[in-house]
Amino acid sequence: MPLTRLKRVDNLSQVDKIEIRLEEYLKNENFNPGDLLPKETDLAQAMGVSRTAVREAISRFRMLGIIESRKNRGMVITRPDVLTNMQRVMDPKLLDGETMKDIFEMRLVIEMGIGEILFLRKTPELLKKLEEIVEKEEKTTNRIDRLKYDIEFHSMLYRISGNKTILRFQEMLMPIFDYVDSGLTNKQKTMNAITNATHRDLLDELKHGTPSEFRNKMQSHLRYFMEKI
Amino acid sequence: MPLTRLKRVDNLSQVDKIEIRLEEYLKNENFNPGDLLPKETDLAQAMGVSRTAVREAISRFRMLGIIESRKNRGMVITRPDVLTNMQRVMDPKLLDGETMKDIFEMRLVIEMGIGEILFLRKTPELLKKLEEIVEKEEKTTNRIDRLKYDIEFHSMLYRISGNKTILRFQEMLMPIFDYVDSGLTNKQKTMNAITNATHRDLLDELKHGTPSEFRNKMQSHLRYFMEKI
DNA sequence: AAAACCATATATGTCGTACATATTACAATA
DNA sequence: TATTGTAATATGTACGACATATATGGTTTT
Repeated sequence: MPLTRLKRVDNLSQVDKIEIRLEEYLKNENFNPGDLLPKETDLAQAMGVSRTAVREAISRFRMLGIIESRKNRGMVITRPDVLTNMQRVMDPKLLDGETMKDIFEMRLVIEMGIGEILFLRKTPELLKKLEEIVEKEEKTTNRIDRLKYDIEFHSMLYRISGNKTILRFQEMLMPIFDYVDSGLTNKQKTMNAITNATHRDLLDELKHGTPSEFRNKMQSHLRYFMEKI
Repeated sequence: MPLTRLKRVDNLSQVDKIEIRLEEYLKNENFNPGDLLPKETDLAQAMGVSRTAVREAISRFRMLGIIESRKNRGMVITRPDVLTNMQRVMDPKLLDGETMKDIFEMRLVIEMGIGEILFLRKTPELLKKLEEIVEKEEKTTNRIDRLKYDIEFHSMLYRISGNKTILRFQEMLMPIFDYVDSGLTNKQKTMNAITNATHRDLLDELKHGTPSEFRNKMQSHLRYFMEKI
């Protein structure tokens, strides 16, 4: 008789079950942001569990940003922020190598793909700001400053895209990017900067070129990283 | 005297403060995945608070996937999954319009940018699988099936990329994509399919073309959405 | 009458204690 | 030696009590 046939008994804790029930409840009763929830004691009574356990389950929803609670007012459904929770675990020490590599790649992919939107959203003022960054970068010889302007340039691209979520996502990925990037020697980086497309090239394409040409320039700009992965 | 100078008194709850302390503690003591934490009662005593409050703070870390706890064994630091928490709030009903639009765009950006990696990672077997999907899609006339194969095609692209995080990210974004996509009429979609690059075109580029050409084809394939945003 | 003040009710926040339960380690037994 | 029983232990659940912030309505003050 095969032992593998034995189904596992549900290993869920009380709080886990309460969490599931609550989630069902919120879905089925069609709760929307702004709606008030029943008070803790009522929820506990309705589910036949202690208030302690209910509070722990609710605290999870609070953590996700789905529920907010204030004294006397009660608890309300809120709009969660999709990125805050992700941000909290975006720590090189906590993530494994493969995930870090994946995230690093993901940033490259976004850089490669954002061109189309930049051409849709670019304005003279935004391009001027971008140009100012390029000029400052070209003037400086300080290595630290160059790195600073490098980051500023790419951040400004995301800003031009007008997509707040992508901008925040990119900022969130910075520690990972730094971590992977720090594995490269300065010599390698300098080589890369010389042989490939510069920020100035990218700016010119964005000003007078086409999305297709911009994409190719970006590929050239990021070539070193692309080969590395 | 400017009233704005008055610093806000900390509006944090006890549990919030405990959470902050714990986070500091984990950082400073250099905890790594696999390490055991002191037991709840000791933590409570050390911070001079009740075990209840400590448990609630710890429950937040559990929610994030940073801590796992088992009876008698104690609590251990674990590797969090960067996407599960994001997934939990990826619900059209909970998010606001702008965020949904941002996420929709983000998916387009990733589709546009992923070409480079596809050329790095493509193999004959993977391309064969992709071709099978295209063939099935071309054969069917059923609208539902076409949609199914459409999704399969793009999913397979992400699979070819070999990047699990991007693959999961894309799958996670599906409900949002569906939601925005459902706002388009069938007529519009059909028009788009006729005038722009097909999956077959993309496959051919991936087989025999260059990354640059692939990117242009993808732009053509997604043109309708790009114009829409 | 309007504004400032006060008292009260209420729902969440915090705490202490007790007990339940799962898991580990070790001893007992065949 | 391998299995079974048993005690120790850390987390899980529960209940009851009080603290605290906030909304409400009534009272006083101007």
